[in-house]
Amino acid sequence: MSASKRDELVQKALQAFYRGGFHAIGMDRLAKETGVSKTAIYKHFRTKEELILATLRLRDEQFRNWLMRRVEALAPAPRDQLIAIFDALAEWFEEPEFKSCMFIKASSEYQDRAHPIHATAAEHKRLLLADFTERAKKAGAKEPEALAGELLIVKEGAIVLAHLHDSNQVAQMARRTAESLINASFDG
Amino acid sequence: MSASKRDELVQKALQAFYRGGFHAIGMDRLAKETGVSKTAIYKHFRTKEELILATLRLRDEQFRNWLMRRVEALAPAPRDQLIAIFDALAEWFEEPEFKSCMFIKASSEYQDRAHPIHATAAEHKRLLLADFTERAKKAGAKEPEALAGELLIVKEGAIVLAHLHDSNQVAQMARRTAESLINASFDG
DNA sequence: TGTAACATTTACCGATCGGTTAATGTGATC
DNA sequence: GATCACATTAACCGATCGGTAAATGTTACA
Repeated sequence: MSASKRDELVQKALQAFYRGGFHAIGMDRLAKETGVSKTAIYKHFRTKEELILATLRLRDEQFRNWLMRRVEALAPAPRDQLIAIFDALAEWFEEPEFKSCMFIKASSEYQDRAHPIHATAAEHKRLLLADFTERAKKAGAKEPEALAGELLIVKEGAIVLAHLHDSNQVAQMARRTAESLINASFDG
Repeated sequence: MSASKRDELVQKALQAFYRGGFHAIGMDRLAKETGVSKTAIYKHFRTKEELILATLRLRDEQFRNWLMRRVEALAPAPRDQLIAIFDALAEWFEEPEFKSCMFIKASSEYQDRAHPIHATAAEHKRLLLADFTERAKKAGAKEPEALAGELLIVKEGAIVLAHLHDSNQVAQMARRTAESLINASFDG
């Protein structure tokens, strides 16, 4: 199997897991949906868990890349970028395929902190927090670490609620919440 | 099976699903963990889905009851109660059994909005929002609906992150975020 | 054209899935 | 003590679980 074919497999597995859930999607169905036979899959991934970890690594890279690029395209100034995070989020919520966050779902299904899948989800959030912190510092926030933590909480809450309630309304509410927190972090 | 025995079954099933996940816990294992035979379970619940729904109804009632009582015990004044939500949350996070929110997990595993389990999770969050809104009104917030929506976002985000990162730190951060939002909603 | 290397398919493994059937207790009523 | 209603157990159903072995292409080079 070529490297590109392998990437394609991981990408398709990612979509299948995202849509269906990790436990709910079996390897037989995965083989059917990806068009790669089960034996061929197991040539490259020793277990289902390893395949899941590969999809999570891909998703982490894709999502953080997308968010950073989108944020920077929406606003040049660091302080505005902090708000633009929530404009990008709103765009994501409106995609028809949106079904919450892959890592929240992963941590829901693999709850043990010692489990590699759970740990990968935790790491994804840590990397987002680091990115937010960096931007808050550049923007000159009074307490950049604290502001970044607050914004991450708002982001995660918005994702959860966008998946359950009216996503448009939630996106607006999250943006307004972020604005309020950012303002508070610069004033006074 | 007596009514109390049935309640006990649902309570034990709730714990099993909460700890293990809905797809991951099979009916055989459920029978073993609850001490009620599979046949006896199916005498009272036509499908696994119905049993899950029963556990969610119980959890909804238990959680909202606990939160309201705890919040009222922690603070007499409505405005202080809005902050006390996050003190209660911090207590919850420190329980050794804490493993995120049952309804976030339910919506992670049952993603279709039309699915009864997903709908039940959405309803739980709606009821929480209604309670927050009521308190915000009593407290005299400028825009009670908006403030309640913001606080709910913070609550959900805090739960997700408390499950992934240091729960104590997240609880502190969430409380501080809530304070900032509440202050902003009364000032100006 | 023969053959070695690799990828893919088919069939299968024991275990478990959600759910059911038939047999076995068990307790109250007559 | 016989009988009837009910609760429980054990055994079983076809389907699917994660994972593997053996057979069957397919391709590249000699």
